[in-house]
Amino acid sequence: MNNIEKIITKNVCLAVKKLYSAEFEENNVVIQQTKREFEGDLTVMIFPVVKISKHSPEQTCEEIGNFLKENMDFIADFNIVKGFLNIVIKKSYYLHLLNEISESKNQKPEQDKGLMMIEYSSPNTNKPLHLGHIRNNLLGYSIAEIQKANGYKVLKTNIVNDRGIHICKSMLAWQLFGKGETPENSGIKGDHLVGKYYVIFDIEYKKQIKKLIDSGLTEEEAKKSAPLIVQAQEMLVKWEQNDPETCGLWQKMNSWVYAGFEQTYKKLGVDFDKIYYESNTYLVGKQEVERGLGSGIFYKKADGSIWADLTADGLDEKLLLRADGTSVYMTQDIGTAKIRYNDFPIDKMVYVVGNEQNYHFQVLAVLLDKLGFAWGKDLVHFSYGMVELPEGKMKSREGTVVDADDLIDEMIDSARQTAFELGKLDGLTDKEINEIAQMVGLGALKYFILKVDPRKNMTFNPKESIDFNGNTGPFIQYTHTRIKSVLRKAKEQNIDFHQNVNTSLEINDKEKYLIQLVSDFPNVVKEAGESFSPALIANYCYDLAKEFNQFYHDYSILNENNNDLKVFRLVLSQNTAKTIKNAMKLLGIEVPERM
RNA sequence: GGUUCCGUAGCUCAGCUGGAUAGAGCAACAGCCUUCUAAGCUGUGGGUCAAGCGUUCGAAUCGCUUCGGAAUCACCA
Repeated sequence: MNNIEKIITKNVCLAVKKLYSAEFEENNVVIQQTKREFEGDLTVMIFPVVKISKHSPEQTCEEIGNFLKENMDFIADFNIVKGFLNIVIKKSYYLHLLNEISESKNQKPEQDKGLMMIEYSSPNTNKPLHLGHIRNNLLGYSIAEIQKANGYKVLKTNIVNDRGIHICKSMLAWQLFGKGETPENSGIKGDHLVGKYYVIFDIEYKKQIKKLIDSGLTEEEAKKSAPLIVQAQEMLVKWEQNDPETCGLWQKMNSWVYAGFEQTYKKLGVDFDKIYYESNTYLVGKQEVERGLGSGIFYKKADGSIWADLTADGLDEKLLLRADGTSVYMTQDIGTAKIRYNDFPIDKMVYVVGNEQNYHFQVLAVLLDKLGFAWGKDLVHFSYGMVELPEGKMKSREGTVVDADDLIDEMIDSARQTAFELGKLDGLTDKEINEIAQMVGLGALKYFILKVDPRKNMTFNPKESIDFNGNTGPFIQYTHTRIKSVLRKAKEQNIDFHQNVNTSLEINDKEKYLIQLVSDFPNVVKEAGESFSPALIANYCYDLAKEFNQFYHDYSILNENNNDLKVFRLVLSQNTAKTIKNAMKLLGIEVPERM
């Protein structure tokens, strides 16, 4: 369609030049799809031209329309409504276009727009994936596929937040309360098991805080001095010092988590080309911060912590290294970015990360820029909205999080159940049933998530999401299946549907004739001197059908003496019936109920 | 308070490089299984596009203001 718009645009400019001896820039030409109520395929806004032509909108339309019709062979006709020039494209053009698309469908785009790295998912290793990650994963994967189709080479990447205080909390809780529980001996999926201890940490931590407050401390003091948090912080320092025992535990628990994530990603159908771990990148980040300190971009506070002053950029001061020397989120991201650009000749870096981190990425871009990386300001933060529940936000600590694994399973089960109730699974093997349930269940989930504007916060209603009616994934799958089924049956009966497509396109031209005939209808009624009745319409339509008998082979089904208009619909196909119906409406003819 | 984002039917959302009477689905109501699979189709009702001002031939769309809501401004990641 883009092609045809370009050609029309060029010709409109040409027309202005020829007709009014004036230059008209191509980007002043506005073309859009014709509204459904009007005849035509594309509409040219004529108002910008009117300024030049100095003629009335109607006259200008007429002039431009005639020019286009004479100079472009795929324009069948045009009409004018107010200042809108509606162009009717010949059906043969669409056939040509469809054939072209069909042939080029599997061809890779020729142009090479460069290498795009897309980071998405980015889980923490202290808890399982939840609904928010599902949105992230589906968006990230979709962007990757879209950009591939657009001519980019795409590298999907995942940065695993495998270090930091959060994972120490899980480790500590497991050490203190775990009693040697493992995925193997408990049967719990690895990421869920580690998540369980993260929750236990929080519960025990809160107990300690309460005790300390009762003993006279303020809340702030209690939060800082509770033994558990102190121990966790000590553990983080030990980890950064490569303490063997701490690192061993860390490796063991992380391997549980990775195995669990792998399962979830596989179920969701997403994957990665390159996985980065913050445990491998934070040191580079630290080096960069030290370098920045050395060159005077950053500064050190009295307690030894390192900061960047971004107030000149309209941002705040930002901590980059703690007083104890351990790194923060920002430190890691600086390191990760540098390593990535060293590893690959990246032309575009895209971060798919939730909008709660808009500020973080603003700061990251400025910091990288200050550190002398030319690409710093080119980083793209693909920011998306939160997923909320009807009851409000998801809060892991309050147990209102929708777990990714649970949700996926629930969707698949629900698809299976619905299909079973509708009798769609009769005669299928268990394997086939499972495959279908998986396709439909995940189709529902993916479409439900992706159909919403990424920027917007969205409400996820678990009950409504498992709905197979209306604007849903299963509906699209169903339509696709039906089309396939039609094509399959056509093949079985040796029907050449290419030939039929040609024929049906011809019919469209006939439909116009049909409209003409229908528009004569009131006169016919007058001449006949009869009152307006369904029977009369039936007879009239019978005559119409005769006109079309070369295209409508099953026209003999028409029953002359049957007043029931249903037979008419049988003959003319739904679309044609619709055309007639619309025409009658436009003409103010009462449409019989059963038509 | 600063910054950013969002506000469209009862609900969930399209439409936003300015264009004709603002569209779907859900929910409600009325129909449609002798037609290629009814996970469907057809129809009815339902709107101050948060509000106001401006820009112009024309504003849901662009600008400003106000009112709502969200995120963020952490030695969490």
